[in-house]
Amino acid sequence: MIILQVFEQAKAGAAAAGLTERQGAVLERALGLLVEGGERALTTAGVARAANCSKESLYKWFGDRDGLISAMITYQAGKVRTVEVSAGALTAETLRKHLLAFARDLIDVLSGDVSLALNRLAIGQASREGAGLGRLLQERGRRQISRRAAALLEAGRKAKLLAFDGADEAYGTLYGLIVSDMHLRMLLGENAAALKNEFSPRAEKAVDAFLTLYGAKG
Amino acid sequence: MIILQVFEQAKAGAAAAGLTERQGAVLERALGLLVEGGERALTTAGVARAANCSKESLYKWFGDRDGLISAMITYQAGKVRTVEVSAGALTAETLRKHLLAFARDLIDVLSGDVSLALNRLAIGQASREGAGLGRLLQERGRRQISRRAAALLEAGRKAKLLAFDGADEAYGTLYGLIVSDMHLRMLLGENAAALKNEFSPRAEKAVDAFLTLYGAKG
DNA sequence: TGCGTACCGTACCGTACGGTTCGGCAACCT
DNA sequence: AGGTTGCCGAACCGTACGGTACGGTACGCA
Repeated sequence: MIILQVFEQAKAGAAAAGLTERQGAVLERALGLLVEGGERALTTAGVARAANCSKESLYKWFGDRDGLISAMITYQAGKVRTVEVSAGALTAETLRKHLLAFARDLIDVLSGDVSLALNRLAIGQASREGAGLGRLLQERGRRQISRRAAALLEAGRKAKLLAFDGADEAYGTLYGLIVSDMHLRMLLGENAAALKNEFSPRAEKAVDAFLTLYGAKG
Repeated sequence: MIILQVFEQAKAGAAAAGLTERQGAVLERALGLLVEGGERALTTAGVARAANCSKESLYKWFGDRDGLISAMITYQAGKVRTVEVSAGALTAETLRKHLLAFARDLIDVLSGDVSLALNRLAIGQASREGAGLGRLLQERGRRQISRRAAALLEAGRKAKLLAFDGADEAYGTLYGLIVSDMHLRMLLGENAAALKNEFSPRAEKAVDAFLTLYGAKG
């Protein structure tokens, strides 16, 4: 079973990024500003005011605004842990359950408002400044979840319940079946909760479709 | 057969949006700036300089910066026409060819640099200002292509080559199988050409998978 | 008691942007 | 010729932001 746990306390993310608790709290407020008002609301003065700290401290801790943003990403990523509970012997039924849990977790992660805000921020910066933040977000955020999925798929293949050549390609198919254009529409501003309610029931069908495509026959 | 034609001349997009040729040329330069440098490069002074026009004219024509951006979106949308060539009687083979052509066209559209730049822009604005630009982009851009796909799917069902309940859901599946996370990764700054080369060969497999899922048996 | 450290709050500076105004020029009408 | 229109280029204005500097304060330590 794959579980995504989100620790809401500042401690977890801060500790994961090697920051003090105070700095984590500041990043938490910064994330709040970003979620609430987008990139325009993420000003150094605004963060300082919201977090009751001085701009001087912000620059001492994070270097500059980009450093602050990078710290926000790694801090947020540190709050999300993917914990794999060894599943013992996979059966067709447990595999399906695990895939379904993964699908729901994936939808939850993608539709989270902090995740959406950070993705919007990174996408906005992608054009003007290489792909620095994009890579960071990809590496610290989704790579983990995709690795867990890859492990699950591999276990399914080992148990002769799945048949595929490339694990990456199979994962891409699973992802596409689950997410479709949901993520993009959320990023473009469509009501995230409504879209989540629209796509969550489809998770089951997506998993069934995936098993139809990649399930070992017999 | 569904064909996406992109008219590169300013005339087509301008005429479609009810603008003069000169104004279309200005929007073309503005799009160029946006593609090259992202939102930060899209300043009123910059557009005026690049297009050899005055800021006064910009504000007379487009109202304000947001009006300019909206005009850019509708102008760009006006350049892309989806033309449906009636396919006569569908066979399993022609349906597959049409689906494949649609898949390739979809990948082409999504990986276009102007499309990527406009999507980044709309996503960046989504957080701070409702979903105005996002809706506009969705409405003028992708709705058309999705309607064409829906028509194709409907034709396939009429010909008893496809079996599905909801056309929207079937289209969502097709879209997910083709695109997976390609679009998001491009938006985040990954090399678009490389990703396109990675996903184009998979279009065939995506169509086959779709036919496996929704093809009428027998 | 004195000193260093870390921090807050505020003021400040340079720059850049959105938007407005104005002088000037060319074309077009009458 | 004189007036109107449309446009350019440049100057201008108010604002907001990133980044820096400074005075003041609480706390730890000798």
